[in-house]
Amino acid sequence: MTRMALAPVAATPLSDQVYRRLLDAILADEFIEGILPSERDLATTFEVNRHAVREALKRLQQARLVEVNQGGSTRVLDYRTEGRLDLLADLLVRAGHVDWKVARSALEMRASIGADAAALCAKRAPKTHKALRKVADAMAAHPEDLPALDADNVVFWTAIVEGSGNLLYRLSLNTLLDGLKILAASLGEDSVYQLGRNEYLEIGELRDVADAIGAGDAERARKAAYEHLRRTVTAAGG
Amino acid sequence: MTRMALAPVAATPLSDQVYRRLLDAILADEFIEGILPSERDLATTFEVNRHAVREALKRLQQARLVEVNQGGSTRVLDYRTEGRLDLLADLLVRAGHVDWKVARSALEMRASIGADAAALCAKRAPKTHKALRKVADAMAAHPEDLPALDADNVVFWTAIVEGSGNLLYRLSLNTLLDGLKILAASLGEDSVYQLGRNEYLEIGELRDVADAIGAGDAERARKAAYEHLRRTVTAAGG
DNA sequence: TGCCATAACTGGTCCAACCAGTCAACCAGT
DNA sequence: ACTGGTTGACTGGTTGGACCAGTTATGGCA
Repeated sequence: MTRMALAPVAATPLSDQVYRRLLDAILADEFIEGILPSERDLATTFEVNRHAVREALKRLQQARLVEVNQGGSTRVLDYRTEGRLDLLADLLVRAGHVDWKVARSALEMRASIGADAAALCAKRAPKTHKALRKVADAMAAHPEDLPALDADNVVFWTAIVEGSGNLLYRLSLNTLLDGLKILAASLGEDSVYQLGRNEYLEIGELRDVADAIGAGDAERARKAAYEHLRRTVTAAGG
Repeated sequence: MTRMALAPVAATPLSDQVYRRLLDAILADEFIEGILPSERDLATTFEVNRHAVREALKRLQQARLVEVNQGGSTRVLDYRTEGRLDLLADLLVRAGHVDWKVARSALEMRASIGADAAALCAKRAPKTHKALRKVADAMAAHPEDLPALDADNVVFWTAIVEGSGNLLYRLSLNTLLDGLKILAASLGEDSVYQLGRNEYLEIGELRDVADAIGAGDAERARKAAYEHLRRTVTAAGG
């Protein structure tokens, strides 16, 4: 059994390709007056069956990017007012370019939620302390191995979010981690590691967070977590 | 033309109904080993065409609730680790009952993000101050009109989030407001108004937030916003 | 000029195939 | 007894064409 670093061959379903094309066109504001062509027209232009178009439109509908009316026409919605957080994945990288304004927004949100999660964790699950210290110690043991630091860092904050007992923070974390993955796919993993480097290396701050949680000191945990997480916001030009 | 207070008769598309049924079944963990029946089986049990099932599955796929494999079977994913924030709308009310743990999570998140948004708004758009004061004054003018207070309150915080310049906060706000709407539909609007009553009536605190933003004092704005928003968390049993 | 029936759109649903993967059972060969 | 390949019965993916059900523009009648 060899460890192959190759990505699996795509074989993307047609409806997914149509979804992508429509998504890009929507975000690029390519539809006059925000009105999409009819399903039949889209099917002919994309040279696929109408069902494939319909499945793609269902996904766009689910993402609140379009509004479909029977009899009437399908309209593009304003994602600023109608879109949901999940759009992060689609907004972060467009046309191969990273939107750093969006990336910075994500980092700011990470800091805000991470800090509050740390405070809640201190209040509700101070016992998380032991696991957190263990991860911090592991990170201190390999300060040069950026990929490992990155992975451990995810474990660290996931534990805090779990300890916060806030399901929405957990789901937000999923969304943010998803964004990170997309960023890595676009910039290359090394670039992302470098971005977080200043943060990763401050393992003493992680220990402070862990200790404050262990002591049940919510406000200290919040402050320590916030200042630590803000490092990468600053690194990204915040 | 009479003004009818009735909700429009649904005429819900079949695929949407199938989506709902499958969603409920998934969240209730009704599939043995998390494996869904084949599309053809689902079509016969729901007595709809297979395409309707496929469109519903596309939406579930978009929501990261299921994983579809050609040739293989369709599996339920663990929403705690795979789900995105948009699940709030589906998790908040299940089987007609409000999940207060989820609702409290949403209120906590609102407080955390609202506070950070206020801080960023103070830093980046202190001029928002004028509009904020205007809304606060309007609220002070009709302290008994809860629906109007609620609407103005949304305007107030939307302005702050816009002023923060953080797109993700805007999208999170959309998600949270969506949850509020669902809560209102389940409990009745009056109950939701009562829940926020303690917060709405502290208009002096809103003015403090507005003034701190006008002064460009990020930390004061953050603190004032957080304490104000925490009122409803406490009211919901936080 | 103003109204309203209707024709020509739109999306929603269905059927009946067939293509393309997956997986388990079976059956050689070693 | 184990390996490897063949086969067939599943799974999802795609297609074309038909029809139903709403919306909207049109054009002729009052």
